[in-house]
Amino acid sequence: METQHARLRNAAEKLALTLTQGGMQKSTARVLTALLYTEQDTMTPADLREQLQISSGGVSAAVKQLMPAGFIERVPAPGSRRDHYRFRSGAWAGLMSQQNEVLRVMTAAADEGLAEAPQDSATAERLREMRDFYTYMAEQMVPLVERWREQYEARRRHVS
Amino acid sequence: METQHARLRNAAEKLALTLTQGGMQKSTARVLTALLYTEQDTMTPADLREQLQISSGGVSAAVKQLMPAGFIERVPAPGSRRDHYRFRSGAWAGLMSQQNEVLRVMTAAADEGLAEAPQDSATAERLREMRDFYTYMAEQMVPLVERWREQYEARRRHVS
DNA sequence: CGCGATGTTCAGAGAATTCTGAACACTCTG
DNA sequence: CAGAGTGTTCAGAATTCTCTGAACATCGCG
Repeated sequence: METQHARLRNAAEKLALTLTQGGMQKSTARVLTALLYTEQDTMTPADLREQLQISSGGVSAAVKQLMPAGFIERVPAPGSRRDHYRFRSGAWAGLMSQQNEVLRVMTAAADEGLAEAPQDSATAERLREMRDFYTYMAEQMVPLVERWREQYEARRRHVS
Repeated sequence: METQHARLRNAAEKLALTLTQGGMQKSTARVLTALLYTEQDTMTPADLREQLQISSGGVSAAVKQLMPAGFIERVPAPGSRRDHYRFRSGAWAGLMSQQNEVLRVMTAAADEGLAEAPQDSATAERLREMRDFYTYMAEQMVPLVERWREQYEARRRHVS
């Protein structure tokens, strides 16, 4: 029992490391995976501080990043003065949707360059490819994630 | 003329900044955008060093990252002992394809967790959603980018 | 309304990353 | 095969990022 628990913790930390390498900061990633892997219903900042051995400020900062990103949510807990957090269903799909913002920024950057470059230059040619590609991706990604959401919701309803 | 040139440089630097914020290191991003925005056919490390005011080591490191990532290519230049680099057509699509690797890693991480978690726990439920989502995305992304490549190639052939 | 419990902020310590530049290695050329 | 020209490596400097922890703010309860 203890061993399994430890192995879960381990898997959580390993995923946190992966996320870190992908650009997320360490504390934030660890808070995220702790909430993903916990067997408690919710976790309080104190729980997180104790389990992860990070400072209160660290937990606060992590939560501040994870909430607006849609990874976690604050759960009302009557009778407790502490904040209770929970990993959010649909978080991964939400993350992917936020990538669309990136696609939009890249499209905009290409457009900006195109406004300056001579129409028939090689630079303009390259920028057109860039713009067209990101435009295409943005268009395709939205319905893709939407379709996932529908499928997932449908299955959930079916199971329960 | 000088002004337009400067504005192009500006757009290049601005995109570099965006890429930096997305996790790319500064020199690498600047080399990338310099090659994207240049009106020369190719650029040598010396060109890049001069234009960007970075050290030779910096250029070397940037190239070392950009080449395997498919962003740039070395162009044979008979009669010149310098390396000649050029922004690669299809670079953005290639970048997106590399994201598939990320999707695969995330799927694997979820599977690893699932191997440890009790089948009917809330943790297992969350990990299944994660695994299913990333599996779905990986499946969908491949044909999506493939379709872009086909469309783009077709259009190119048509134009020329 | 005051107090205890909890959350947030932020200056500065510490860690990690990135860049520089000089030494070194390689490759043509005469 | 010597030497000039060019690219690469890497130790250490410089910069940037992240975390800590103590001060402060906020909230709920008696």
